[in-house]
Amino acid sequence: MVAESSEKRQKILRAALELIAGHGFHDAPIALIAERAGVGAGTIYRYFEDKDVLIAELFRQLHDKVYTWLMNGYGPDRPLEERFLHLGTALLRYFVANPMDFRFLEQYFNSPYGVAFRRTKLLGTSDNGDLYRRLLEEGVARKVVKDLPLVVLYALATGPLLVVARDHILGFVELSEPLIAQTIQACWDGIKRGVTNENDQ
Amino acid sequence: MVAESSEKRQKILRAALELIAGHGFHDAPIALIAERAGVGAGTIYRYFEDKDVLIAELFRQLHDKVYTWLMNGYGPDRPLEERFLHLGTALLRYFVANPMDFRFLEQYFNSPYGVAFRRTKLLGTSDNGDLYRRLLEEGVARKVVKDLPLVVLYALATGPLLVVARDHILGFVELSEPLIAQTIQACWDGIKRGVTNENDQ
Amino acid sequence: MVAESSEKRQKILRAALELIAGHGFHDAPIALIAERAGVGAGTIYRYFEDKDVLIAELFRQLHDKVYTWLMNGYGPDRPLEERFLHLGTALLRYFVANPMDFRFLEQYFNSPYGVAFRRTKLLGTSDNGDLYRRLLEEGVARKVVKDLPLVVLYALATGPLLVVARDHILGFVELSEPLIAQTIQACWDGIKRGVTNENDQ
Amino acid sequence: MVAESSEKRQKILRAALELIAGHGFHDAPIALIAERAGVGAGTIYRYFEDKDVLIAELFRQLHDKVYTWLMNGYGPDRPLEERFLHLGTALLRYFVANPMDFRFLEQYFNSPYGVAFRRTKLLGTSDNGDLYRRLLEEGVARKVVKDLPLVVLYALATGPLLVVARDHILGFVELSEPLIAQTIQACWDGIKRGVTNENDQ
DNA sequence: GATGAATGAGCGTTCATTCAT
DNA sequence: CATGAATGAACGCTCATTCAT
Repeated sequence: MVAESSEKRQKILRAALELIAGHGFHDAPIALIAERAGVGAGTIYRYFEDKDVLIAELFRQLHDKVYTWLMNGYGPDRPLEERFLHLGTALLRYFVANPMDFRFLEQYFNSPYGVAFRRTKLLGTSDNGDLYRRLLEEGVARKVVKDLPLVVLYALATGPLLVVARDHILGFVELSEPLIAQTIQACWDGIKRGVTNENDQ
Repeated sequence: MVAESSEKRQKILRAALELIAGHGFHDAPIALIAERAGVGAGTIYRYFEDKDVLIAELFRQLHDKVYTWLMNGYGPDRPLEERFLHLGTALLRYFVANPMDFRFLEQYFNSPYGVAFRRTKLLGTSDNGDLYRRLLEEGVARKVVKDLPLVVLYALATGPLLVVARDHILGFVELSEPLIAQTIQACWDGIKRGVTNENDQ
Repeated sequence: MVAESSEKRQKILRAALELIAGHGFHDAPIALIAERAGVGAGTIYRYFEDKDVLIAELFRQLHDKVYTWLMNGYGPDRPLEERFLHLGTALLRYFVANPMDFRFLEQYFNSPYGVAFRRTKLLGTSDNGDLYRRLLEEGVARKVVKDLPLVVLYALATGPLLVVARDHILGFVELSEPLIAQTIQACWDGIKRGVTNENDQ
Repeated sequence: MVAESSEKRQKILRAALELIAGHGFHDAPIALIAERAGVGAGTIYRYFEDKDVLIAELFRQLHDKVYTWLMNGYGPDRPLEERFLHLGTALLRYFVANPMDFRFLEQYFNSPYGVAFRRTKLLGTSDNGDLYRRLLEEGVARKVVKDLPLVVLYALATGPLLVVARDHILGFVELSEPLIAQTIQACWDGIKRGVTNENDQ
């Protein structure tokens, strides 16, 4: 096995990212990835068993990158709402700053690979470092967040974010910093338990 | 005669829907669609100019079906919130009842075709029967809904819905009738203008 | 068997001629011929066993038409040269007046069918009404025409004519009546026995 | 490296030539060319962008080969008639010696590609190394050749040659060396200005 | 007789993967 | 280690021919 950090390996992943983000999975033939990476087509198979593995690895890298980004400035001891706003804002900012990463992740989740990952995250028992999951579970336990299944809370917390990120990248809206903040705040409004009416939810 | 409602035409559309919903656009080769529809491969081209047209037509049919479904019981004169809840609930129920339709539409919107459609819907000026759009614009005008760009309101209104529908279909959550209602209510909570705090929004 | 003169049959042959002359053998699918002829595709098979037979029959018709045209005003008792000039001029005029016929015949001769026909004409023993052949054989016997194999004389008599007809139809030259006469005269100059030098040829 | 002279490339061109010469453009599917060349079907596309390019390249090669052959022993300073006889004789010999080349060129000129080439050659103003054209124009200028349009002279010079070459290849005549000479001489007789009779031509 | 919907073999072309160098 | 030429299965699509009506 070749070292994780091989320069060639990174070039290949970068080329794949650019092509897939730019034109979709199916306009990213191996030969083109190789050309853009400046390596031979066969070389790719020295670093990745097949195309599926290459894509899975690309996803893993981006996932790690996003996680690291989210952790940056994350205060685990801050109030729940603040933590929620931090995560959402950071995530949206990340997508605005890294549109290719978003486009790739979108494609990935919209494919059979994505389903498997999602299953692990939502149903898995292992604590796999999912910040959102812990946050939401804590919120429910503390009765700050509506008492809904985790899956639904997830959807409320991230669904609007994904749609708005896509529309920004497609040029349908310009996500300014205040707009980002307002969007995430609205997500929180959807998730948080109503305060005036105890029966609310 | 090749009528709109030709039985073979419908079989072909059905087969395409099943395959695309089940495994994505690219695991639905014409030969397989034909086999599943019980017709020869060449026959498909008597009903559809090419594969793109077949897919576009499938989308059009489903879009019409959804629209009709949403209009069923929709009271244009009812209060805004009620109308919002009606639309969301109906849509989510539809997806729960017609998982293949949902899966297809998801694939479609995640393709170049979908982008074009979205552009028309979000940026177009023509009143093209978009219920959500009119509802949201009215809500903003009446100061019942937060004063955010249409695109963002769209995301808040439909984003969670799409994610939760997918997760239901994938078996990650069981969307009971009450859960559907709670989910849509939460979307409304995200969209509606805060009442107690004037600075809110 | 359907009557030779069936109106539908003629319409089919006409449609085939127009399409083949216009765009070549392979841009003349049966369905298009049927459409242009105003009949059903299946109907064509009531009149012609298959596409090959249709084409062969079209050739036969045109061949007859040309023969009739050449005989028009042909004086079997006129001097050889005069007869030669008559045939060549008539043929060239015919092609100028009926470019589609020429285009079709060109295609036909340039296909496997054409070879069989040519073989019969050049090697066959049956006197099949070939005016040129009799003329040339007579010319050789009378020592007015060079003593060359029939095939070669044929080539000298008709080769330039075919090339010039094609170039006229393609618009590379405008074949006026005097130019036609000059061209055929030049063909005769190539075929006729030299007069001043007995050893000539 | 895909050199001009790659062995596989030549094998593919050779296979295409054999098939097209033998049975025409449309009985030479890529799969058959590949099989005869002893390569995979996909391999052809490494050397040629598509089938059209393969055919165009085949034409270019043969055209060059013919040109080189014609130039062999051509004396630009020899008398016009001698040059004419040299060209015709050489061309006919070439076709007799390379029947497949002839058959291919025949097919090519009888296709849309061929028409474009012909147009350039006949109507183009650039001196594109066309030996025949320069010869004929010179002949007209010197009043050695009949004062006819270039296109017609072309037809008289090459028409018989093409017909006779085809008939030789089809076995309708045996083109011996003397017969070749006589044929070309006859072409010259058709083209040259009559000397005894001033009104001639 | 006449139809045209249905067929499926066959086409040109792409691309993930292999392997000799 | 790295390469890129070679592969062939699979794709979307065409069209001569058949046959139920």
